Formats: sequence, structure tokens, C-alpha cells
Amino acid sequence: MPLITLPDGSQHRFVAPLTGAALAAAIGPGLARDAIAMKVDGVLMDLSREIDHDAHVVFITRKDPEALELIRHDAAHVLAEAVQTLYPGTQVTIGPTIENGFYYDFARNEPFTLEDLPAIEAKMREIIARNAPFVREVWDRDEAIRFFEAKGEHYKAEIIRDLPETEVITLYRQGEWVDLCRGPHMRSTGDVGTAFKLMKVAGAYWRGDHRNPMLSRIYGTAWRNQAELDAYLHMLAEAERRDHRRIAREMDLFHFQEEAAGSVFWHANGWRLYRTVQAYMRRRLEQAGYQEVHTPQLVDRALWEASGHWEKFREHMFVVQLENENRTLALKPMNCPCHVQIFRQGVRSYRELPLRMAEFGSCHRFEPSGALHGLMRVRGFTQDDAHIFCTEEQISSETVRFVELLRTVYRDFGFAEFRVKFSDRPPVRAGSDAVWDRAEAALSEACTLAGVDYTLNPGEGAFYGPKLEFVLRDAIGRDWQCGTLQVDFVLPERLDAEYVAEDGSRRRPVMLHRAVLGSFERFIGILIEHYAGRFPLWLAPVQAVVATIVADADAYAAEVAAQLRKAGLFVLLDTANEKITAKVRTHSLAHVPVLAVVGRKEAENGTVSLRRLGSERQEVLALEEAVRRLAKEACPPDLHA
RNA sequence: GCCGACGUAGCUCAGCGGUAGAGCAACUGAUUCGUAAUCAGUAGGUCCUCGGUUCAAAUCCGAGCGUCGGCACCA
Repeated sequence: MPLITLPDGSQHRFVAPLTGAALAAAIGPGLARDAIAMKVDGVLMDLSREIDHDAHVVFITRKDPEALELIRHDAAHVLAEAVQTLYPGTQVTIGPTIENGFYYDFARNEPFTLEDLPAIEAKMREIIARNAPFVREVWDRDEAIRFFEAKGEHYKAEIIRDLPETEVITLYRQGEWVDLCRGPHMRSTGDVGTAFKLMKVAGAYWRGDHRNPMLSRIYGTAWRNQAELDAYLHMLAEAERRDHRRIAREMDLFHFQEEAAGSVFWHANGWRLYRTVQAYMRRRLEQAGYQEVHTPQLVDRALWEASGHWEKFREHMFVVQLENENRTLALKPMNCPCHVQIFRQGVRSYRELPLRMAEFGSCHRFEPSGALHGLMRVRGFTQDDAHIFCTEEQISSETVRFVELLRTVYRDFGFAEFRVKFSDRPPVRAGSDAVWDRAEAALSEACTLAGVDYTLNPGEGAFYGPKLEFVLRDAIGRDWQCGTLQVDFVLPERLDAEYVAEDGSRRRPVMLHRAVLGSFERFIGILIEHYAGRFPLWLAPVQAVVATIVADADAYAAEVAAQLRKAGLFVLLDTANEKITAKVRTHSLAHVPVLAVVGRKEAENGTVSLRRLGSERQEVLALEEAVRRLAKEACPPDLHA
């Protein structure tokens, strides 16, 4: 005699166990029509499941957030049926939901290509139109294994074998087709609806392990209604519009070419942007008590052996074998060993600690070809790197200082939000548990003092120490890990760094490896996408264009440009024989933030007409006033009075 | 590195066995114009590279390189 409590508090007693569908029908025809699943005491279930005990029941309709998961999960099943109908002999493996959609991995000799998708999607729509109910069946484990083996579904059989003995083995039927699945599902395939789309194909290793066979994955997106699907597709188009590689062409920032895969050719505009970012960082670091150094690119193998990189990082290093001398050098993949060399010059005193050594360190790492991606993943890059040599007691206060620096920098670049991930001791590690206890406590305490919350990444720390990772969120909600702070007990030991303590004894410093931006290349890529090329004035590589309407204004336009340059702006002069509409279009497409238009009127009155990128508003100002305002606006945030 | 797609003028792309094309950009000329494309003309190509098939290859096949989307990797 189950007593059912609904979200509105009402209670209903039934004389016998009943299914969710029956319960919905008992409550009302509207609910019977709209309910696609239910939560029984907080657990999401099929409507076909029987409720035989007192329970709190919440019905799920398409309006609920849970519906997305269900729709995507069921869409994955429909996809699998469609594929197996069209391509007999294809084995199914797994098909989970993901952010924005779902995928299904298939085992097939011939991988799927983009051309296969329209037919598969059409078949999916057929299956959905057929509207076959999802039927849940509980199977005996061994029988299920035999069943799938007999069908030639070896991956499914393997999945069942690996399930814990206690797990109930359930299969779901949709018409003729059946799949191993934990569930829950909606009522029938028709509940998937029509707001879905197959997006792309990709290879993916079975169980994510590169030693396993590669499966053929089909990605799809699915939503509750067409409007949501359209909005998602629109968002993708927006991300495409912001792609830093595309904007780089529009703004003439940089390029890549085959002869230097993974290394950037910075054009004048891009390099100006780079220098602006770097000059800003240099000032911030100086204010924060860092000393800047510069260390060699090419360093003998002996140092990398001593630091441990030769053993642990060899396959990522560019190695140079000298022909004339019997010597092996490597391009540095990191700056830390070189910084320790500077620390080791002379005798260091505890009075010098914390010693904050910064370098805009140009590093090279051999990245696998498939990993390269515009500015975001390159082989040659420059880190805003620094190493803080300090005592164990100073870890906490140095971390607080670092978080403050990072918060300031991110804010200045227009990132309001960031979050922190804390990676603690991994299973295999150097250093005693007591030292790890203290280091982790210091980082944790520092986060509290700095007023930042963190999420824990258990066991994800480096072997040499725990770390914090700083993830910022861009204008369209994507996350980018940029900053990092890593505690290192190992390198000072390996490279024999020491200082003289207050009591005259020799001690090992702790090293904090830290970066705010990560690499300039990647951070600039993020900036480009964050701003979609429409930079605030202080960052814009071309800050203004002075454009003439008639040739009579050429001389005055040159004067305007000269005044703006004198005030420190980077300005181009456009006296081309074009109509002003064409000039507006050209410079708008190049994302120039300020267009200073001058015609006869401005020349006569000593004014300029300012037009901001993306706005049709015009503001006519006296020249000196325009220069004053723009100069102020172009001032980097750290230099404001 | 693995799977798939792609590589044609500076850019965006068409052509898909039979003499390399368009728009924009560039250059020249005309036009002097008030806030997102003025008109006309000219020039511009080892069709990524190397091999193969063919009377004939941008086009078909193979390998390599690169790019893109994923997967793996990111100490």
C-alpha cells in the first residue's frame, strides 16, 4: 500500500504497487501526457518501473533540466540502432551523454565518414517516428554475456564481465533492437523529439587507452526543442567567428607555415600586441618584487640529466647533436634548471629569501603533431615564468602574494572570473609525508587567506610537490587553464641549491614554479577569442585610423595622426582614394577600435569625428580634446593614476 | 602518435581525366565622395611535395608534409 508524496506536499495512498505511468495517469491526463521519467526518492527512473513502497515522487517533463540527459541518452541509443540497421556487422560499445549532446563509439573495420551521417540521421528520424517503447529487462549476468557473444557483440560482453558482481544487468529494447544499458530511459523513441543533429565523426580509443583498438565515434547534439538546437548551432557559429586563427588574418597578427610547424611568425600587428602584453607583465612583476633574468636556450645534456628532465621529459625535447664537438645540447623545455644555476652563483643568505626570479623564457617542446592547434598548442613559446626560492615557512605568504598578482592581472585583461584547482599528493612521489603535509597545508591556508575557493583534484599533483591551477572563463563561457603554482622539493635537492640560514647552517630552499598567463602565445590566443578581436584600446594593435573624406583634408589628417602618435597611440593614416563608407568597412573588418574621420568641416574647425568599432554613433570633438581622451583611454590599467 | 576530412591566385572558394576560373584584395586610370563595398582596366598559379596509372592528371592511385575535427598526450 504505497503512500506517494508529490512535490506539492500532497499525499496519495494506493492499494497496490503501481508504475510511474499509472501514477501519472491517476494524477491527471496532462501529466500522463507530459511525463517522460520520474524521480523516486531522488533516483531517476523509467516511468515503467513499479513503485511498491512509500516514496517521494517527482515527475520529469521536457521542461526539466533532467530531460536533456534523458533525450541525449535515448538519442545515443537511437543512433546505435540506426547504425546497426544500416551497417550490419558493426559492433556497439558505449554511448554516453556529454556536454551539449552525446556520442556513440562503434567498432567497424571501415570508419564512418562525414558522408555517412545524413543517411544515419535520416534513419534515426525514422526510428523516432516509429515511436517504439523502451522496455526494460533484467537479465542473468552469464546469460547476458552469452547473448552478446552470440550476437558478435564482444565489446558489450566485455563490459558486462567488468561490471561488479552486485550490479543488476539490464537490457533495454526499442522495437526489434536491444542494448545493454543501465537506464533510465524515456517512454519511447518518439520522446527524443526532432531537435537533434549528427555533428562529426572521430576516432577514439576503446576505453580511452591508446594501446587499444581505435573505434569510430559519431558525435551528435540534442536539445529539448528546435529553438534550443538553433541557439546551440548559433553559439558554435559565434565560436567559429571568434577563432583566433581567423581573426589573426583579419587583423594581420601572425601566421604559421609548414617549414616551422608549431612556431609562430608574428607580424607587426601581432608583435605589437605581444609587446603590449609583455610590457604590462614586466611592470606588474617589478611591482610585485620579482627580478627579471634571462637564461640560455641551448643547454648541455649534463644539466638536463642532473635536473631529471633527460629521464622524464626526453621525448618532448629538441636535441641538438654537435658535429664538430662531441657534445649534446637541448633546447630548453623549461626554465627552472637554469634559474637554479643563477641561484647557485655565490653563497645565498636566508636574508635574500624569498628570491623571486622571473623570466620571459623562450621554451621549445616537441608536441605530437596531432596536438598542435593555432596559438593554443605550439612547439615554441614563451612563458611568463618565475621561480620563487623560499623557505617552507614562506610558501603560504608567497602563495597569497601570487594569487593577488594573478587576480589583478586577470582583472586587467578583462577576465572577471577564475577558479582554482588544488592537486594534492600523487601515489608515486618524492619527499616525506611530513613535508607533503606541510606543503599542502600551506597552499590550502594560502587559498583561505587569499579568499579563493578551490576544488580538489586528488592525487593529481606533480611527483615533486602539490600544485594550484588557475582556470579563467572567457566571454562565451569557455574555461582556460592559464596560471599555475607548483611547490617543488625535489629540484633544489637535485641541482644542489642551498642557502645559509640564520644559525649558519646550510639549508635547501623550496622552489615555487609559477606562471600567471602560462605562455604568451596561448594567452594572446585566448585574449583574441575572448574579445573576438575587439580589444580594449590599450591592447589594440592598431589603436586608431585617421581616415579622410576628401583629398583636401589630407594635410590636416596627417596633423591629426601626428598628434595622436605624439600622445603614444599607434595610429594609421588612410588617405586612399576611396569613399568614407569603404574606409569604415575596411577598418571595421580589421577590428580597429577608433576611426577618426576628417573631411573639410573637421579641417576647417580643427575637430575630428570619432567613430567606435561596432557603433554608428559619431562624436565630433576638438582635436586636443580627442587626443586627451584617447590617450587616457589607451593607458594600460596599471598606469592609471 | 592514432582515426577521419581537407590542401587550386594574398583571402574565400568553384572546377573533379582533355587549353586553370570567379568574387574580394593588389596594381593603373577615372571619380573627391560625410560614416560597413564608386566605376573601368591590368597583372597574378610548380593546382602542397614526391612517385605511379593514362595518349593525356588540379582531377584517379600510393607515400610524405601541413591544416582542421576528435582521440591519446600535456612531465
